Amino acid sequence: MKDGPDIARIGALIGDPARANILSALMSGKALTATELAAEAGITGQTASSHLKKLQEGGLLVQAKQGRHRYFTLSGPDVGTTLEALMGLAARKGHLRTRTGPRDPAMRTSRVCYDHLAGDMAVRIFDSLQSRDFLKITQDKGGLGLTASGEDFVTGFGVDLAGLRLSRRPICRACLDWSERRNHLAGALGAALLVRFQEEGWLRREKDSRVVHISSHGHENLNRLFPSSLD
Amino acid sequence: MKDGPDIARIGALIGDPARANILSALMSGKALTATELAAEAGITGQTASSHLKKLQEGGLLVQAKQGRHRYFTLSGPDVGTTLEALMGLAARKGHLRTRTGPRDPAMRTSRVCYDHLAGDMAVRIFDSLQSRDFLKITQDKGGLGLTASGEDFVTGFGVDLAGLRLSRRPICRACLDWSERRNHLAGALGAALLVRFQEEGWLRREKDSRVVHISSHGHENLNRLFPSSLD
DNA sequence: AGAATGCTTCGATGGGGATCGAACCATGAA
DNA sequence: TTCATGGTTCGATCCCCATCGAAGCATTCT
Repeated sequence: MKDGPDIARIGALIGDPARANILSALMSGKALTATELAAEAGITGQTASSHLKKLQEGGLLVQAKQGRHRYFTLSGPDVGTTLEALMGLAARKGHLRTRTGPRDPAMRTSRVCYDHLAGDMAVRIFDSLQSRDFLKITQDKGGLGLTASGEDFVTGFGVDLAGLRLSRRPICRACLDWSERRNHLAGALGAALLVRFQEEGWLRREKDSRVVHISSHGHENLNRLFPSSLD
Repeated sequence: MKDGPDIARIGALIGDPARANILSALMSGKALTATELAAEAGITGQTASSHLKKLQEGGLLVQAKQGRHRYFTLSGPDVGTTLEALMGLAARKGHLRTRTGPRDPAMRTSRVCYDHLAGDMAVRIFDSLQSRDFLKITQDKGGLGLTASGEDFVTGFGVDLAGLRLSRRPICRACLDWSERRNHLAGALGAALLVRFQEEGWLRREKDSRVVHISSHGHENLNRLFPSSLD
């Protein structure tokens, strides 16, 4: 019965409301200090410190000390992906509606998933990429890769593909969207695209939240760049 | 800060060792009775009953009463997939080695992931399918689909594809393998293939465990049916 | 009918852990 | 140096919840 990795350990880590709030806040992808996270979770500094220590020991968080601040981040994209999957389970059984905040609809249309885009628009982008044969299943880890025409496309949009290959991180990853229940693009490319969108000024991130607002100007350009066969 | 679904609720559900053991046991895909699960988790029937109730209310389990028995199952394939992802996180930081049982290597080579195959061989099968262009990214939910040649292939192997389409379940799904850290095939087709392999007598499931033993005869046939470019 | 098995509910117990106040280190500013 | 700010460690408190015994339903067998 004791087969496989100890799932209860991380379950317990995520299971505490304060820690869950911390993790949710870090799903924004931003590095936050201990006091910021304490405020986010609604607890004092002391307890936050204890939680952060446990999350680190559990391998979910990493710490970067900078001056007298300590910045915390999710330890990797796979943590973000798994948390998103858990949100999928939580959203299933109506456990969402217990506290469906005013920002909830905004979250569904567009949000940040650790370091890439998620929500309605992100799913449409993913669909568009694969319907034009820019994305294909490959031998790569993660099973997803760019085709030759796809490489041309993203480089044409200003993504430094060669630079991305330098890191050990897979270029393309599928991430299951909890609101849409379909895949969107993660991985190094997903992260790079989000950066490019911001550089173009197509989207604006809401302060201290995962919510992303797409300008009307941005909508036009995204729809043009990633046409959907559903329209 | 309270954005998104309540991740802590399910985290707490998975976080208790007894419940985690119950969930792990159900990852075998078999429907188990309350007393079987109690034994599996090392607790009495009363406490098991309380845990099972909570897991049901949390939407992770479903119950089917049959006579004076109550059979429990994971409420869906997505639960299995998410648990597998959590195992991925747990396995990362060496938290496995705390109790790396004797069956652990066997688990890594081949095991059942709720209703389909996982482990080394399952990953090789996935690779083989896509390298021969039987699997492709599609518009489908989950983003994975069979090509025309792929449909011919699996029907030729005796899979009732038309029957599978009757259910609302997606045919193809990618599931991230915790031991290999690469995708293997889930979804209705993944489940159907496991059934076919068993019908052929190529594998034997270990009693009361997720472990699957592949006979030498089975190895030959699987390697022939799913040649890998890596060999 | 009575007896046995599978499972649940109730009540009481106990322990683990989340929380905060206070004191303690580290870094940067005056 | 002295003070202020960001974080951690320590100790004490307290509450939630896992656990089990005992009693109660349901179902099936004889």
